[in-house]
Amino acid sequence: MEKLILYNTLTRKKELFIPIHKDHVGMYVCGPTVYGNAHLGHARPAITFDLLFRYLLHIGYKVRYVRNITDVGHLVNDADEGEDKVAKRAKVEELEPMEIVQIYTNSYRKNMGQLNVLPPSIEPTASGHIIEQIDAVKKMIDAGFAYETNGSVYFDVEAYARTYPYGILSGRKIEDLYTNTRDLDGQSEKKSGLDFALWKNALPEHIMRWPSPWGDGFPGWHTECTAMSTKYLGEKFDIHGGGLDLLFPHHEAEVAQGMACFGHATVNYWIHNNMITINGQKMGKSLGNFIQLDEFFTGSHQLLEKAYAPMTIRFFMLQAHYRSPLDFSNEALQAAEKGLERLLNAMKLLAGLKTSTNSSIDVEKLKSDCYEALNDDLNSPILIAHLFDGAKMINSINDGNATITAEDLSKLQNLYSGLVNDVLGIQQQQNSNENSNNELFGQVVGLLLTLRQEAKMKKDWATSDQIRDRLTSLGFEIKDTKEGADWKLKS
RNA sequence: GGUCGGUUGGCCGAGUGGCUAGGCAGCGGUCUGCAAAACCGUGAACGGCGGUUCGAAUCCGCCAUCGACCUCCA
Repeated sequence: MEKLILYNTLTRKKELFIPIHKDHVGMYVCGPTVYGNAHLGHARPAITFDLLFRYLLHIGYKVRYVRNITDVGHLVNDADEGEDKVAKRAKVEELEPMEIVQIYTNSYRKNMGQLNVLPPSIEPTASGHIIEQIDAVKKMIDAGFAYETNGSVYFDVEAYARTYPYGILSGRKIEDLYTNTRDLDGQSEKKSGLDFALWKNALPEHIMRWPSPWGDGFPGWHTECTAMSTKYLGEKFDIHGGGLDLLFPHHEAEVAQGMACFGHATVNYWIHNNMITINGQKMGKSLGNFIQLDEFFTGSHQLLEKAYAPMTIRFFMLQAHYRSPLDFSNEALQAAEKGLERLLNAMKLLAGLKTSTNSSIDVEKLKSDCYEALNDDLNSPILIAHLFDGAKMINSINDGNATITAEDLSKLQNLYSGLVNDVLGIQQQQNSNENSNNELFGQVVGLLLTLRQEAKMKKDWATSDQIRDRLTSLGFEIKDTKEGADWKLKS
């Protein structure tokens, strides 16, 4: 098995990955709160942990990948006093909260499918695990790290900090937190501003409510991840992932909850992806640059010059390291689009390369370089750079400037399908002229190109150029190859 | 204000002490009736100042600047 090194946020170091159970990996990643359409921000953790999931599978692990759907408990405002996001959206759209959940869960899954993100092994919902959450809250109360007030239960950070260090994941000191945590109105129920809600008492008008030992209410946001991760992966599991923005307070709360419930750490490796900016600016609802994934795919956002295929978005993200911030711009996306096309072109050529009795290229070296990059904290940009080096080799062989044996060719083909398709999750984009829906359409274009070919035979350049130029102005790209003319629609 | 992390060629983006990723754009070439596309080749960078070192984009200090989290956000 490959020696995979991962950066662990908990230790701030790159560490050799050793699973708790040989050949098996348990991985939990914070999924979306389903109260709106998926946007670019959702794509980064999804693709990052999809890459990790795919690579673990590729190198032979059995992986149980759990990614939750938050459908209750994530509040709109600070101080645990705001409305539930889902409930608020339901009011706006005049729908039952569970209809909101269903609509946006479906839309999230659709978008993830388009990005070729593999579905996780288990996709549990918070509302489906109320019993487990109540159970976890009870454990925390029994351990003396939580208290009940007016039907709500809060985590007692101060009590916890007397037994365990609080802030170890995010690197915060509890004294600093006290000085920097704002005192807000409506926090009278809490002993301290640092305390966070485990269970919230539901007011009479609340639709989303469940019975509990403390009266009708709903769970706090942080509790679901502790309850569901340990239910499906055990009290101690290998990997917990999520966006860097969740580091504090969400993941810090999970660390504390796990400790409070079980008396030991629940997670071995904490992995965080970095954030995305758009034209150098943070994505924010108020800035109007919260671009939804559907808008990328159709080009229907004023910041976008054109539509971008899901594979372009995926490739673009993989061209940056997951722990680096990544800036989106039309220019950068179009560069990625062309680069991807170059890589995929080489892969097409790879299928039909002619073989020789000796190889002038070193496939083993290329292979070990590729795996070295992946093993070094999933360095996908380095991997892609090596794949481009390989593309150059493939083109040289195709041009007759380099040679490859049948054995090496087969190795190279396996390497590319394994790394590009299986690990990076990059698929060949569907060509407009291969689309069966456009069969008749394709025949008509083919007919025009045949007429042009006939004109060319007669050296009737005026006619042949007219056909080509008219087609070009209609958005076609005409390629004259040795085998005749080929065409595609310009993206 | 506190904590943490960036600042790399025209653009995006790797790289952690000497061996100067990669992509896009640019430039030159091959192919072509001419183009387009494709392919091949190629110049170009390490925020500023100071220090450590035989040698620094890479280590240290200071400054500037941008961002993240601390408050809903993936």
